[in-house]
Amino acid sequence: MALAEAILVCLTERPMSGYDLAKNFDASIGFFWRASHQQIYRELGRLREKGYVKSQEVSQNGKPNRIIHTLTPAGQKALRSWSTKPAKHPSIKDDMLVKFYALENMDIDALKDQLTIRMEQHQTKLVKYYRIKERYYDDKPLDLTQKGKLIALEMGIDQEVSMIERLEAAMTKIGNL
Amino acid sequence: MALAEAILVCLTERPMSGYDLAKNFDASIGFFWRASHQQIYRELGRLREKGYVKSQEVSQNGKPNRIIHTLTPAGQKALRSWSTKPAKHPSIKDDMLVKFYALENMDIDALKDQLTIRMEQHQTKLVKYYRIKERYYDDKPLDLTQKGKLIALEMGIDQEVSMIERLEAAMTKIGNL
DNA sequence: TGTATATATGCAAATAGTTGCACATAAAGT
DNA sequence: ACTTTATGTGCAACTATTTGCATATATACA
Repeated sequence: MALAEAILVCLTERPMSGYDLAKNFDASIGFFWRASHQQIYRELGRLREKGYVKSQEVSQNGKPNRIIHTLTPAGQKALRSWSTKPAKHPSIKDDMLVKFYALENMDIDALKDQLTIRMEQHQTKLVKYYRIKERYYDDKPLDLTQKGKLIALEMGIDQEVSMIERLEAAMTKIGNL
Repeated sequence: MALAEAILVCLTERPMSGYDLAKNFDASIGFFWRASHQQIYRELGRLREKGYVKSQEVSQNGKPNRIIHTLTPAGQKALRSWSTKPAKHPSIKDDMLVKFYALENMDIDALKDQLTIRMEQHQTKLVKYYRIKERYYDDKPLDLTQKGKLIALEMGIDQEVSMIERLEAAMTKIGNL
């Protein structure tokens, strides 16, 4: 499972609370690995047990206390070791494709609506990606860390672009039936 | 969950045994929704409980008995109803992208090897898709059922093509670091 | 005064998916 | 003789994910 590793990766940047991590998963790394805050807190518990992170409570006045999690050398080592293990290809599970596959049993108009919604969602995501790219990576000298994030981001961009193209093509096809 | 629906979809073609379904999930519909035979048998039990399929044992000489599952009118109705419900977008969970995101903590050579393996896997899949397309859909008059399957197949093809392009681009980028 | 949002943590239950095992027969290859 | 492949069904345990709930404080808005 890469949730553990995704968390460790975030913590290589800086020590963070569960809340910070959850926000990261909503914004940056979450584009490649989605996780809810509940999942993150539970996983943090496991990582602490394994000794991959160490956690310390920090008092705050007004707001609830934060628990800051720091990557340990053992955690860093685990991350390196993970990097050499084969990445398993993501399992394709797409309602939409199943619906096309079963077209004769589907409500075509409803399917068209769903296609439209999907396209909009991917469009929104794409815009977000472009904004991040412009803001953080364009016309700037980049170190290895940033180059890696840029490669991931560009893969994300291309993924969304090609997804939108595919959905448009499908829409045309079912429009011409 | 679309596993139930994917099974129902298969059964619209013809009544089948769990074994037949498992083969279908290895070949055709499994390209869009992967499932193991254990998952399928369990789900068939649930579908039977709900009254969406009815099952009857058929004796065979020599081979073990088969249990043939037939779609009921209730099952058909459930399928239609599912088709109007919004398709939820597939959750992206990709080890590889996380690894790029965390490039400075990764073993780059190992990552290159993984990229190569990935490309080969997608290439293999693509070849399979093309073969199916040539064999069943090219230069033939198609009914609605077949047109739907063709659209799904072509989306699969485009998905693989663009995935391979992305992986090649990423390979070039980390080669030039 | 009430409501929504942001900060902050986490349990419990339900659902979904993977992995390992178990039983049973027959044909085809080595 | 032995192994592999194919046919056929299914349980049990484990891992992962989603959804709903629970608690607590502060600020901003209507």
